[in-house]
Amino acid sequence: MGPEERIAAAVETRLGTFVKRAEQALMAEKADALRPFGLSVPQYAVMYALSVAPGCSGAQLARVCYVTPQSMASLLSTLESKKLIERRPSDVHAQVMVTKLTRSGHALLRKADAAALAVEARLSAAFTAEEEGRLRELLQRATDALPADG
Amino acid sequence: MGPEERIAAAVETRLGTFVKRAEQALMAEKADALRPFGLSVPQYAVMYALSVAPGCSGAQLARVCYVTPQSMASLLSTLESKKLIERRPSDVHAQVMVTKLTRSGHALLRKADAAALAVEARLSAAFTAEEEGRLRELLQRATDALPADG
DNA sequence: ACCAAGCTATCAGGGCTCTGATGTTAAGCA
DNA sequence: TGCTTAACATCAGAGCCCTGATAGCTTGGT
Repeated sequence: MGPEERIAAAVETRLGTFVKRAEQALMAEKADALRPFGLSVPQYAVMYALSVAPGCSGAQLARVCYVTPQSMASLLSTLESKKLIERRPSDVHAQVMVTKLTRSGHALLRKADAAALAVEARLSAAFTAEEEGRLRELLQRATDALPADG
Repeated sequence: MGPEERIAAAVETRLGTFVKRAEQALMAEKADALRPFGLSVPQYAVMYALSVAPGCSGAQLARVCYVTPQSMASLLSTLESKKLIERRPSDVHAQVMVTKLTRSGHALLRKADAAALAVEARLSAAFTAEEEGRLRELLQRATDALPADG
């Protein structure tokens, strides 16, 4: 057994390895699907969130996208420079920045979303409805079980 | 329903969301567990691979760690500057760099590994043996199903 | 012997994410 | 009213990862 096989065998004793590999494969596919539109996966995720709930603050977007406010600020800055989103101070809280998709942002998202959904469909196609439900439940349990503060 | 709940509901229709969240929770926990040792998760992964198969080339390590050779070069450079690994030209191929853990690298890995295994144990504890096997099988199927070149 | 393919390493550039720290504004309470 | 707490935004610094491109070495087929 060569060194690469030996490492693979050792690493596959860990359940976490399977989670990571599935996520990596998913990210790689989504990145490939979105590249033609000039969007990264995180950029697409933000735009999708904004399409569901326009006018969010950066902090709100950070929470729903599970990233830090700093990461979100970096994403929003990039998207703003591409003219895909617009930011302006909230009427209520002068220091809160309210964010919305631009017209071209909406148009791009519509096309990018189709590509992203195609990847999701490819993933779901690997499972029966019963299996997919089971997988969701198991992954949710993993997510809930992990945090140390629990 | 507030904007954050609305986005959460929309996003949870996607199976991929559950994969990503589980992976994010896992990475966060491992990062916290390894922080006291001054190691990032990718750094730990490389050192672990080297402990299983000393003398690997950068390209081999890149393959088993599922990153590009460029990413691996960056990791190895950091680890070398910390004196945790040693690199020297291969006897066989002058241009191939052979990598091994240093004495202090071995010592640090032994402690870090215990912390990483504790996280894995916490994850596994959320499942019965039968459930864990099922989860592995479903994740493997997802990983296999995704690549577009298939 | 030669040339093409493949593997190795590395440089350059850009994007994402995090920790840590700072300053501002809004809301709650004594 | 004034203080405290919390939430928001942002700067600074660092690590990881990717795509694209360059260059040396080795192997194998012609």
